[in-house]
Amino acid sequence: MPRRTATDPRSPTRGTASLSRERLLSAAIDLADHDGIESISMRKLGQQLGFDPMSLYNHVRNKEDLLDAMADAVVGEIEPSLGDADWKMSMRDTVLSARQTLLRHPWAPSVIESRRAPGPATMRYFDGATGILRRGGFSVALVHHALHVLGSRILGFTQDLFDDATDRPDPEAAAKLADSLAAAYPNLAELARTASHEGGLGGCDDDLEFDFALDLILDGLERLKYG
Amino acid sequence: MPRRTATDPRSPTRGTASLSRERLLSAAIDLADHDGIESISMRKLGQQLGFDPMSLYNHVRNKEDLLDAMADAVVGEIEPSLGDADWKMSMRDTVLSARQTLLRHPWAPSVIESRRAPGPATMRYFDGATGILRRGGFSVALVHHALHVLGSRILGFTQDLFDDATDRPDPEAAAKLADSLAAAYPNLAELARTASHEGGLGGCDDDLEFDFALDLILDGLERLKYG
DNA sequence: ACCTGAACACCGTTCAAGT
DNA sequence: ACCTGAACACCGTTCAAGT
Repeated sequence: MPRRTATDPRSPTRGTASLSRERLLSAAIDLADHDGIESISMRKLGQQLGFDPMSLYNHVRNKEDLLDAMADAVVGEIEPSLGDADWKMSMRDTVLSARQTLLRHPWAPSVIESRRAPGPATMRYFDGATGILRRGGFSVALVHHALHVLGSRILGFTQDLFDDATDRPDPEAAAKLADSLAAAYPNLAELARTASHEGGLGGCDDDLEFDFALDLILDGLERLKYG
Repeated sequence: MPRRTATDPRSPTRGTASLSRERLLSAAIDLADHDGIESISMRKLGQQLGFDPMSLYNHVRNKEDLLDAMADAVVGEIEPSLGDADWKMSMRDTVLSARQTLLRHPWAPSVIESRRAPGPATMRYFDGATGILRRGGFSVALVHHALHVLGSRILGFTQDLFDDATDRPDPEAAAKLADSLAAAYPNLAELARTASHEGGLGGCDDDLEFDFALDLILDGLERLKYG
């Protein structure tokens, strides 16, 4: 690849002469948002930015370091809930706000889950969530349990086990397949049949399911608080 | 790599002349169990088995196909609970049995979560879980909700967000670090202080936390059943 | 201080050739 | 039918060399 200067029209994304960690980070997040996480490579990122891939190593220790920073940046985008409501409302608002943020970055859940240690924004987020519960009257021990029960849901996501969006270009073939599966998996067949009446299995409303689960858990925690 | 025959002493794992999907699968699971999932490559697997890496493609469509098979094989190892108890006990036993199985394959959670579609054993497992709830008196709609609330926990795992096992070779340095973190994250500091009295943060008992969360969810579902 | 390019040690996979 | 090896198109990263 030939040398390119800051004013070279072939490198539209090279805005200033020198790279920075911030610019690298936001370019990486943009690329992941648009093309998916599997398209994040040091080489492609370098190309995107108009720098030699090896230049990136001046601003980031290695790819893991970059992924750490990406994950933490996304958590840092979450808008904290205004803290004057009761703990349950605050927690609910916080988690749903996290969910809104994460939906803008579909790659983030798997990257967040694969991190070995939380970054500062993530620490701050958990500190905030812990504070909400403590101020709401939870014992330290119960807060600890609560964080484990909520798991990744506290950051607004659940890693869906598999796309139950059974893509059906051909409804007739799908029905045939469904019949044959029904014999092997009668209980799942019943589930699918009912769900599809309500607008398609997989058309199962993720937002609604998330809310349902969150409320069940928060209600359970509230009950334990008075247990 | 030189040609090796079935009797070549340099290829100890080559037991019979020809490869099979089963042998490939169990070799892959063994390798992942011992060396971790990141050490699973078509090339290493071929070497391990004493075959040219390209031979694997006669038994497996590609690496994703292999990972699909690995995930489904692990779910197939789960021993189903004997079904005569009440739904809550059956569900609890099933999930805890799943957990025991998954603990033998630490790589499995992330592989299972990254699958796009469930294999037959996984379908069977979910069909069984669905059956337990239906026979326990849950409506189809509530079963659907229940599966979403349980999420990956139904398969016996939760993807821990990060190792809260703060490795501390030097307790003095750790204490110093803790002090400085306490200023920035007071609520987490309180949590850590308390947990470490009970035998170390991260020394937080995962089994106990899993049980706690599972019971909270099952209790919540039971309550909704009568709601 | 930051950027560059060659080089190294890996990947997954296709394809033509062997047996 | 199954196995092989060369080849292709990728990776992340080190290191010496440039400016």
